[in-house]
Amino acid sequence: MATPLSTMKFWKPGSEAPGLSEERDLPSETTGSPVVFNPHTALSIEKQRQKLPVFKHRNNILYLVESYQTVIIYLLEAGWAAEGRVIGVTQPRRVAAISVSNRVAEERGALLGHEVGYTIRFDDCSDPQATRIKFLTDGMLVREMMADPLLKKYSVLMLDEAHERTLYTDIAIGLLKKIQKKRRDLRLIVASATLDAKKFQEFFNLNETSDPNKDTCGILTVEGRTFPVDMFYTISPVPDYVKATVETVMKIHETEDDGDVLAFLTGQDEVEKVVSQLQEQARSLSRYGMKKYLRVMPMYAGLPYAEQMKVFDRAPPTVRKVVVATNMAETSITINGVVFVIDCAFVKLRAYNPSTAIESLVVSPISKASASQRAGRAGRNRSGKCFRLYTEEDYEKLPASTVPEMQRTNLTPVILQLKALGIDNVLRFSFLSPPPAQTMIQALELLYALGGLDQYGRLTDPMGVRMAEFPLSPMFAKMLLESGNFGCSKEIVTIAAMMQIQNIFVLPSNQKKVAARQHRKFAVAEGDHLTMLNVFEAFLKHQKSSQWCQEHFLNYKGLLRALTVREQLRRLMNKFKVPRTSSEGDPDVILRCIVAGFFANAARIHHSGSYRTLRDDRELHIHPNSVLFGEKPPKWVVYNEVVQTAKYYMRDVTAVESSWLVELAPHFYKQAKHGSLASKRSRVL
DNA sequence: GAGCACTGC
Repeated sequence: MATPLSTMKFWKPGSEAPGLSEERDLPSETTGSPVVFNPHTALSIEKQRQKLPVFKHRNNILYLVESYQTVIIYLLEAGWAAEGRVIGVTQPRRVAAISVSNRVAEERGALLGHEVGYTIRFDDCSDPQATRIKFLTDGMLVREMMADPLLKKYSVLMLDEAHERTLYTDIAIGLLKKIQKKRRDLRLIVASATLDAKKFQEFFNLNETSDPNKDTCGILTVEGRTFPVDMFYTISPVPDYVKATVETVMKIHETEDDGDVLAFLTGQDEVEKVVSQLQEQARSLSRYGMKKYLRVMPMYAGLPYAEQMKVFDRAPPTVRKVVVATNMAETSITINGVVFVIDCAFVKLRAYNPSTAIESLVVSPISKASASQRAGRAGRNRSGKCFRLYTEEDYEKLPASTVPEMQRTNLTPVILQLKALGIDNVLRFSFLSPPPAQTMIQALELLYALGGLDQYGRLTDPMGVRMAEFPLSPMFAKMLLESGNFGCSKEIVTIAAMMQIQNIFVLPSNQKKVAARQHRKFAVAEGDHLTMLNVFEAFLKHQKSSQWCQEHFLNYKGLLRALTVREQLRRLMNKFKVPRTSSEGDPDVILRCIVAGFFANAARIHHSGSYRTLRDDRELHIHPNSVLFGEKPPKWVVYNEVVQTAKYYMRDVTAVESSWLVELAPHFYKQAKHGSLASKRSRVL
């Protein structure tokens, strides 16, 4: 049977008007409106040209940037790393810190870990005596400030990828401004790939006169070395970008020369849908003797590691690779050979509601900066093309940049860390983009309820000080610090470590039922926390065998990571002299300890079958990934977090007794006369 | 009955 054909029109850039260019017929199974692209002048990745300020060593830097892609080498040779001083370079992601340090070590002919090194959590490849250029994650830099508040060992700090405005880049920026006032010798280089340069300059410039010669901050614009990318827009808005993505891939495959395709979508569901539709079309194409084959692959963070790695395999010349990805492919990974990009204009972003303390994942339009980043993925090896599944008018309406993470996240851990760094008045902290005041107040209230802050909002000693040292959210830290008293620190440290790992249970798309059956073997009626403890203990019992993990559909790499996290947490527990105790098989001791940390996240069953928060009577549901999903619902539960997707879902849920809540958090809950619980609003002065 | 974008300490 022949594939039904629908006519798709598109125009090459530079053609005079829509309609003048040639039409081609393309196989397509969809019958809806075709995707049509508008001609558009070929434009390189949008970049901004700015006047170069007087910069003495400009030519020198430009030369070095051209040859080595880094200014740091220049600084080293100018003496910034002399007399034991260190040049630090931060990256938002661990892999970037490692790969960039490798590259720089190679170019300097140095052995990694000596003159050039890196430091990330669980992996310190640097030498305090020898390392002069140190790459680290921005989160690690903030941690280092806890031991060395003025970062005295650094002469120069470069914050790379600052335009991404990740949470820790922003925290580092705010803290560095404060440090710079006390350390006039500290030099800062902020590397940004977008139009934010001006904002950074205004933030860091200490010049209060109108004389630009007194500026303490200058901008240097350096052109990137990417290839031009032609832009195509649709003529009219696309009603269904999933369908349009499929059509556009097929059109590219039919009409364009060699080159792989990268398509951006918002989530796992959409990715899998497009992959299966494309595979179906590819099969019918091969029956019709197309010269080239399509190899379609999904890419998202939740995919098992082995399947993720497949997108990096080089395809033979007779095969065109199509990678259908989430936003992961925008910054975190780079796939070589991509010449065509398809951009749906949407992304799933975290949002935080300070009045309900609930995080949600919302499909939102991308920013122009993000659109540019996506398009750039087509021009890494040679000139490419970017097909935007939206009109040029809609592009113009997109916001210039994405809302910084600082403004759309729960700030409880951040506020605690700032307090620990001596920032007394966090509300007046110099944020590059201040978060909502209510988010900060909400964080202060929770920290007070946990005992990390006193009634005046001051860090408590030892509780608050210790909580801040844990690389975990404060509720976890509280639970860990109390576990010795409850008599279950051995079990709690494992539970806390396991809860930091995503996707412990692997569900391969072709064996979901078998996998789920294996997973049920670990499930216990109390809930997810004890189930995770079971999984980890079974893993140890089977000598950490990867074979055993595979048979039980468990994430082996994740479990190894839990082992490392557990080790780090144990060291901190020892440091704070938390007694090493075991519950010896008594589950209640462990559950009570969980309540000591997570009492604020409590819910009771409602006659409708769903749950209601104790805090504000909000409707909640058990997440489908919880072992309690589909079971007889316990009357009272505590949970690690709530995420809002289609509904408000509690993730990592455990059954508790209501009496424990009153007993362990009397400051937070009071027993009402009729036997139900109500929350007291705790306030920080 | 139904689902998780992506990082980091």
